[in-house]
Parts: sequence; structure tokens; C-alpha cells
Amino acid sequence: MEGYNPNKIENKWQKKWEDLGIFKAEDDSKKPKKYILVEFPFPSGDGLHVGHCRGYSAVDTLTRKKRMEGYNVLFPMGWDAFGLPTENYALKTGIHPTKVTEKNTANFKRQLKSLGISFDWDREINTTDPKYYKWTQWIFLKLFKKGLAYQEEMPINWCPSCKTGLANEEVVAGKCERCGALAEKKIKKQWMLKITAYADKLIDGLKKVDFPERVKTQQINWIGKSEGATLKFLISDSQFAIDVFTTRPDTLFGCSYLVVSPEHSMIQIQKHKIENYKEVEKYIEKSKKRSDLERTGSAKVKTGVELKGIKAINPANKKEISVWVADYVLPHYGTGAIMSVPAHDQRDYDFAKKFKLPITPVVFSEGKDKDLQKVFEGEGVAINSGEFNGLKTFEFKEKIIKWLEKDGVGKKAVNYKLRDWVFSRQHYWGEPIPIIHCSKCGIVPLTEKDLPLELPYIEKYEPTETGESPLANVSEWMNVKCPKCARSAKRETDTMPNWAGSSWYFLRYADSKNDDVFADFDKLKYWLPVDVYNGGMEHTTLHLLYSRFWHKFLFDIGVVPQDEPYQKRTSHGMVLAEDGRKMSKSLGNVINPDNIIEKYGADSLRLYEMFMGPFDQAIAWSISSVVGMRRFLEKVYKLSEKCSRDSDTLNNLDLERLVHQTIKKVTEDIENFKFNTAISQLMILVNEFEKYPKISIDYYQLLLRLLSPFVPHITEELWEKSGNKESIFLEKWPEYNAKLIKAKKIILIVQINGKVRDKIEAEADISEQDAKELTLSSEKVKKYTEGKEIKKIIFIKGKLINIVI
RNA sequence: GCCGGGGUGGCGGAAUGGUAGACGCGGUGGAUUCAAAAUCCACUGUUCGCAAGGACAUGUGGGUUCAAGUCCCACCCCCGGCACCA
Repeated sequence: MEGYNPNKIENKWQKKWEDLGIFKAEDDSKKPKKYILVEFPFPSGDGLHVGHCRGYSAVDTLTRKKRMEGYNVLFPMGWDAFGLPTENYALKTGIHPTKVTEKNTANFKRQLKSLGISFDWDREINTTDPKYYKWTQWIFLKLFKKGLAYQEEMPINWCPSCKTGLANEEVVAGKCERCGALAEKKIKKQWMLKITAYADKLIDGLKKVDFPERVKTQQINWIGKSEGATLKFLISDSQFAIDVFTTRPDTLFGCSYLVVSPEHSMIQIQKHKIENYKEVEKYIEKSKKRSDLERTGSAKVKTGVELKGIKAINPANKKEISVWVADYVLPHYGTGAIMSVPAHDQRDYDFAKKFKLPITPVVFSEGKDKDLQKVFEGEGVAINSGEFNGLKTFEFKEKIIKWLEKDGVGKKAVNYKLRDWVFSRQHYWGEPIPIIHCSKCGIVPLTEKDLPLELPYIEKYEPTETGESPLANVSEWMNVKCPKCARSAKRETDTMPNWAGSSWYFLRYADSKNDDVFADFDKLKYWLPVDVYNGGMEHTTLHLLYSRFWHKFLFDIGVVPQDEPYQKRTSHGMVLAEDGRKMSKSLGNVINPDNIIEKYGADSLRLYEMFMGPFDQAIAWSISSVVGMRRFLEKVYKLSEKCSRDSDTLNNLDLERLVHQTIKKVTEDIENFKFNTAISQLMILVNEFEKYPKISIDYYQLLLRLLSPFVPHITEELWEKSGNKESIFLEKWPEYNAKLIKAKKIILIVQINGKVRDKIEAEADISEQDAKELTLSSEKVKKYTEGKEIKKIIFIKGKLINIVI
């Protein structure tokens, strides 16, 4: 018999599957549906990463099993092709982004096909296709109409030397990645999406979906809802007040100063009163060069400057307190100003210590440290708080808010860490924002019939010196007539971020070629929600929240049938380099799947990626383990020579039990994304089969079916070799018999004081009394119990007995 | 710094509070071979012991329990995210 030659059989079956069209989803089918989705890739010039292969192999395994279980499966693929890396590559090489994208997607597609992933390519989409982004723009217009898209002055990263805007990624340690100049912030009017309007809905929706707990927690913490109060602090001798948000209004009596962010408007408004304005200005300039992370992160070294000449009044005790500017206070959280209670907040305490500001404890807790050297952030009983003394924290909060409300200096408030989404990019390679600016009519949105607003094909897409998008240089595109008044007007030149196209792409798969609507409602009703959505952990808070936000919005305007897009979310861990570090070009440790497939075959690669470890954890690549998978597949291949029509092995009870245990384990483990243990169980079964001189062909074919979702090519080949005419993927998934799984005899574990001292064979259903007798008569046990008093015996049925002496 | 996750043999890892180390890799010895590769068989956590057998062992230190890798408290280290990479 010919040996196992993966290259030959993999090509053969990939072609056959394509010809047969067995992976196409049917829009009308009597079968129940499953929509199984994996994040579509950004087609980078580096080609497929072995990390991509991990996610795709896993979901393909599940998909193939689901088809065998009788589901009509939608398993689509597409390209998230707009983005900065393509634009930068184009700038460097002079090859147009359209061409770069074409080349990269072709390469990705070839690689995906060589892995044997069973995508339905008929529904392929590309976010850079005008027929696709027409609908991305359409959704933007809907958001605009509902007031959820608006313009606001927002900072961008700016390199004063290159005279260009920078992405966060291009700012390394505060410096421009290209030239090393200190990056600055430049204020620009930008489009924003009001995701905060959906904050509560995004939290509530998590209750009804099946996401990993850690994903839910991370989203909830990212949204960061907190309840408290907004308090007004009047500035002495003025009508002006500073609003602060606090979750602890009960500590107001302990507030000994205020801190505002360098961006706070009051600084400019009260400029004339600030005696040390020069010093303050210098501080503000310095903080412009620091990222949020540096500002809040650099631990205990707090910086700040007092606004001399300005005093605020604590509304609780009417005492005058100082006002400071410090960059650890961020402009976009709360009101951009805080009341500082150094006795009960660590950061305030550090600041107060450094600048020798008063520290007054106002919460006392029994049993807690009364030592003033330490901060007490917990709840307790009020002290030093006038008429409120003695109140517990939660009562105090309620009462003081009411008390302040009466004077109009405070009210209950909810605050979110979540910020609105900055939707503008000053780049070429993105969806144009379908807006016209008219000096008379203001902001004029395009109408639906004007869509798609196509990205003009231009040869020069260098960034402009003003920080505007390269489109601002394309005057014939930019200068238009106002659709309302026909005067000359200008197009919006900012483009959308990469997140836009990926926020709704899963809807398009349901009806990817429709020119009249983004997807037919009935088709959406049939296919949605996505039953399983796999992707990287790194998308938990951005992509996953953005797309949930858009989907909830589309539900609210009645164009999608449910309010949550994804029923279940799974996440794969990263594949690291063999040395445990991230794979990167600069480190030269990148593994190219093409080479692995050529040398060992796609099946070995797929099997390895599923076996390497727990699916959701980061794991280092190991080439010797790939060899191990190849070895296992060789064994399975050779096993076909031992197949026999006579059914000796079928009558072996132990083997029968193992077979049924394996069906159960593999069936359940695939469902739970525990691929590594499913494969280990299949290895155990193969090892057992090898012990017999002949093996029943029924058992062998059952093994092939169980293995087929993981290693589709070799199993399809062996399926054919063992006399089958039709594809193994048109077969039914095996079922197990629960009765056959239970063993009659067990090994009873005998412990003395919790340590294993003996193992005795016994009936599986042995009673406690019999087990005691059996155990106490054991010689080994006698050795330990002799002359000792038995205090207690714990018996776990079918498993263990523990004698406490 | 903040949020989330993780730490078990030489390595990847397994283990509903109940036999720690399944399965795979690597290693050692043997068979086969002119030789090697491949393959097959045996052994393979550390340590004491001729052996029987024992002790130790899941990042560190405490705790709960008849019993802890698993639960609780504190700490250390590693990884992901931190809003313009995708």
C-alpha cells in the first residue's frame, strides 16, 4: 500500500469539495441553521499567520461537525481591507492601495484554501468594495439622522517635524516613530459616534448572551458605570462654579482642595485671576506631550501646580479650599475635575503629601487602621462631618445628595468610563464620510441615492501638512455644489476608521450580493444571530463593543430582527514564537504556514494547532510537536491495513466501552472548544486499536468520522479507500450509548488521613458497608491502622474511601 | 497605574474539592539495520533505599477541609487590553 502523502491528497480533496459545493449555505432549507463566524482578517502583506490558523482550524472543526449533525451551516469569509498598514505600504512602494489589497487578499485566499477551511466562498465580502461600503456609509447617515454622529474638537497626535498626524501606534514612548521628534497633540474638529448613549443597553445585553465571563467582565469594566453625584464648587468672589463627579459624596467634608485637568475650560475663563498663569501655562504645555497612560500611570510621582489667586468653596462646610491643575486628572472622565479627599483616596493622598495639603479623615471603621499614615478607601461611619456624624456610608450618601440638591449645589449622577467613539481618520485608505459642508446650510448629509460615495482613485495620498486627510488635496473631488442651495461647498475629507466596516459585516454575509438593501430582512431573520463567533481576546473591548453598539442601533431603527448580534463568543489565545515571545518580523521568528503545509501537510498543522494546549490560552509554537501530529496521522493511515470484515473486536466489551467514551468525549469537547483533550482521547483510542492484530472496519470508520472535522483531508481519503463513494462530510456524526460507558469494576482508592495507601479492585456500585469491610481487611491498611483509633471513615461512592486515624 | 487572564516534570499540557503529571514532545536503554533514518518495545517528576517501601512536589507565604493544583487571604512573576494597529 502506498504511504501517506499529504500534499497529493490535500490538493485532490480541496478541489473535489469545491466541485461538489458541499459547504454552501442554503437560504431556504428544512434543516435547522447554525451561523458560525470567525473574525475576518486584515489582509496584511505578511500573509496568513499561524495564529490565524488556530482560530480558523477550530471553527472549521466545529462547523464540519455541525454539518454532520444535520445543520444548515453558514460559515463565510471576507476581508477587512481598509487600514493604515496598507496605506503606509503603498506610500513606501508607490503601489496603489487597491493593488496592494488585491494582491494580499489573493494570497490570503490561497492560503486559507490550502488549509482546507470549509468556507462558503460564494458569500465573500470586502470592506473596500464600493458595493459593500455603500452600506457602511448608509449606516453612518442613519446614525447622523438620529443625532448619534456629531462633530467635536478632539486632539490628534501630531509630529511637528514630519508635519503629519500619527496613529497611537506610531507614537513610541512619546516620540514620532519615523523621525524621533517629540509628538504633540493638535486639536481638530472630528466626527464622533455617541456610543455612550448605548452604555446601559450594552451592559444589559450581556445578560442574555453566552460570552466567557472574562469577556463580560472586561466589557462591563470598560463601560465602567458608576453611580454617585455631581457637585458644584463655587469659586470665591465669582458666579463661576466647578463641577466635579464623585462616587463618594459622603466624604465631602474631607475634601481639602480641587484638581482640574490641564484641558479644563475654567483655566482659560479664569485666566485673568490666576496670579501664576505663566507657570500654569508651562505646565499645560508639558502635559500636552504626555499620553493618558503616562499621565495616570507614572505611579506615585504626582505633578501639579496651584492656581494661585483662585479659591473654591466646599459646599458642605463652606471652607475656602485651594484649586490645582494636575495631569493625572483626565479631561474626558467625569467632568474633568475632581474633589480631593486625601484621607480616603490613595492618589489624592499621594498628591496631598507631596504638596503638603491638609488631610482630614471623615470615615471611621471599626477594626480598620485608624492610623493617619494610611488611606482608608472602604465604607464605615462618618466623623468630622458636622450634623452627619454617625451615619453609615450608604445612608450618608443618600442624605447629603438630598441636602445639596436643596441648595442647588449637587445632584445624583451616573458616570461612565466609556467615551464616545472618535470616528474620523485623516487618511486616504478608508470609507469617505458622506457629508458636505456648506457655508450657508452647514452640515449636509448625502442622500441614500448618492451612495456609495466612492473613494477617488488618486496617485498621491501623502498626508497633508495641515493634518487634514490626503483627500483635502483632491480639489476636483472635494469641491462640490451644496445639494441644498447649490452654492459651492466642500466634502468632508476625513475617512472612517477600520472599525467601521467590521462593525456590521456579519449581516452582509446573510445576503452578500443584494444591491437594494444591506441584507434582506427575512434572510437576516433566518440566519441571525450569529450562533458562535470566534476571535482574538484583543478585540474584547473595541471591535466587540463597537459592533454590538451598531447592531443595537440597527435594531432600534427596525432594520435587524434582534438586538444582540452574537449568541456565543469564543476567543483563541495567541500563538507565540518558539522562544515564547511574540512573532514579529523584526525578531525574525515568524512561522509561515505555507512552509509547514508543504513539509508536513495541512492536516498535521491543523491538528497541532488544536492539540497545542487550551484553546483560549497563549501558547508557544513547537515544531517537534507538529512532527508528533504527523506521526499520529501516519499511524491512522497504517491502521487501515488492519481493517477486517470479521467483527472480533466488536465483541470486546472493554474496547466497546472505550469507543463509546471516545464518542462522548469528542462530541462534548468540540462543542466546548476543548480540542486538545478531544484529540488526546482519539490518540488513546488509536493506541488501543494498535494493540489488536485486526480491527473491525466499523470501528475504523467510526474513528475516521470522529477525526474528520480535525483532519478533513486524510480522513476523506481513507474513507474513500475503505470503500465509500460519498464524502465523509455527508455522513452522520456518531452517537454514543450511555449505558455502554459505565464500567462494572472500579479501582477503589484507599486513603489514610488523606494519603493514598492502597488501591483495591471492587464492584462499581459497592456499598459503604462492603467497602469498609473490604478496606479494613487489606494488609496494607492494617499496617497503618494497627493500634490506632479510627475516628472517622469518609466514603465517596464508586471512587474513594478515606480512613481518619 | 487601571481592567482581564495565567503560573503544574526537561518542554506543551491533563486533572466535577477525591489516585497530581492523561495525551504529545524530548531523553535513556533495547530490537530491527552493513549503517543510518523510519518503525517497534521498555523506562522516564525529584529524592532516600539493594529492595520492599518511604519522603518531597502544582510561583511564594498563610488559612479553610477528612482531603486543596482546584476554595479563601496576602505577595511575586509573566501575558493581553488601555480607546487613531487591526
